[in-house]
Amino acid sequence: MNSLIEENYLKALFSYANDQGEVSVKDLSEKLDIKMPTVTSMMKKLSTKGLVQYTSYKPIKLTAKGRKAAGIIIRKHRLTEMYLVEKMGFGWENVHEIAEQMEHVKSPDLFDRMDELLDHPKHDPHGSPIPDKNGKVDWINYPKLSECKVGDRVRLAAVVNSSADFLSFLNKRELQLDTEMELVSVEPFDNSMIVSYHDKPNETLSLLVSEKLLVEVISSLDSNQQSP
Amino acid sequence: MNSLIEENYLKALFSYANDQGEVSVKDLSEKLDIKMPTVTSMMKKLSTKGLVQYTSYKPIKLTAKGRKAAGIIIRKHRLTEMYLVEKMGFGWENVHEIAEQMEHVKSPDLFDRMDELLDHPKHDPHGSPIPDKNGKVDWINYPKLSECKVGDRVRLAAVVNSSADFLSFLNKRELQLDTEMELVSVEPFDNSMIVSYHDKPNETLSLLVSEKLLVEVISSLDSNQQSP
DNA sequence: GTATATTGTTAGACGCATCTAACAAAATTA
DNA sequence: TAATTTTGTTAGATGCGTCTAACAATATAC
Repeated sequence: MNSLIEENYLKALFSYANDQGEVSVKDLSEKLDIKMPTVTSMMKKLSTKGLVQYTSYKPIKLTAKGRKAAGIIIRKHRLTEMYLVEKMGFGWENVHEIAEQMEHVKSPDLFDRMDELLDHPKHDPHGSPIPDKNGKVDWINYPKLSECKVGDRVRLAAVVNSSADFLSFLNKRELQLDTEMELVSVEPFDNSMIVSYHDKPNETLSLLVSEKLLVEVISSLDSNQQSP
Repeated sequence: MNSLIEENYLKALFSYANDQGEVSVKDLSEKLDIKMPTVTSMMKKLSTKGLVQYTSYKPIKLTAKGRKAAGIIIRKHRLTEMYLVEKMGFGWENVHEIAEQMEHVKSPDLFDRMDELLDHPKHDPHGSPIPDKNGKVDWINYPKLSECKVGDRVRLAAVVNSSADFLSFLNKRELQLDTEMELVSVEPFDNSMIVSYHDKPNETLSLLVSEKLLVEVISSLDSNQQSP
């Protein structure tokens, strides 16, 4: 099997891939906080193992095998997060660190059991989709709240950032997954948004926040989306 | 904190200590399947860290600090085993391997939560005591079934071996923790025992098995235990 | 109490994942 | 397109945990 270290590279390659499925050495290096030469040499190793497609000076891509391996790790991470929230009473802001460790546990049975006890959840507590047992994930491309228009009625579908700080911020504002909001107005100066939800008629969300909230648009004021 | 590797040394030192709390380099080496020179050098390292008391050519002993660290690891292991059995429906024969990995997870909260959800269990699914949050364990010194006398009525309190093979063997014979048995007879030739329990009037247990079963004696035929 | 066997240590090497320093290729800017 | 910046690679070193080979101390046997 792959070592913990290799698994972290695979996960990063999976998570930070662009639309072509590619990641640069520099990006990987920064995300993992590992210097570039180290990344280069690890890419050679993973390439030998058939997990990545690597050619000098070209961006890195996971092979089908590597994508599957990475998907399974992410499946374990997200199932764990869901289990911790749903079955053990943890808050969504406190599960990432634990899942980060549990994702490396080698026991298909453990995670299958979580999946079963959770009734085969489709997404984790942060709205991210849970890959299937083959590591395959079908991604719904939700827009960011920041891209929505005044008058849009939306449902909070996922958050882009799972840091405890950010999630605690949302907790304080009583913003949960599935909360329905209406975009009241946008401040042109700083692109902050005023939204209404629950019993809150006008909460202000900075651009930094609205960019991290992925939403499903339920209804829109103007039905024509694009017209020049 | 201590690395996974250090943790495994600490656990072994804790588990294989004799009545003086000592372990030889040779024993550690064999239990961990690591060559003696490697053990020696690791002992120097752990000694520097104040976790073991080590002098050349002398047996090794955990310090109070080391004992606490080891106890906490074992606490995590045993809580996990109990959680897997009680809350996730695993059989007692399938939890050791998983707990072996989970015991290294750094998250006091996770194990505190298990402890709470399990209502502060005193022992794991194999009857081994669960150390408290300070790593302290109070050990009840149960006798082996093999040391009991004909006519003794006993309760299965713990098993000494947690291998899947052994536990599956007990499953097949419907022997669980807390099963009450009566020692019917002992075969002088091979010291195998015939015991009765549940609806089984005479099950044969080899010496190899009866040595691995720790029991609480409920009643004995002759009340005088020792008389020359 | 010496000889032998067992146990433990020292010395030196190795693989892995990491680093820094120096260099090379590719991309960007002028 | 030439100069410069950015990105990536090569070479060589380091720390960790491991090993084997050789030697040393302790325990056991005779």
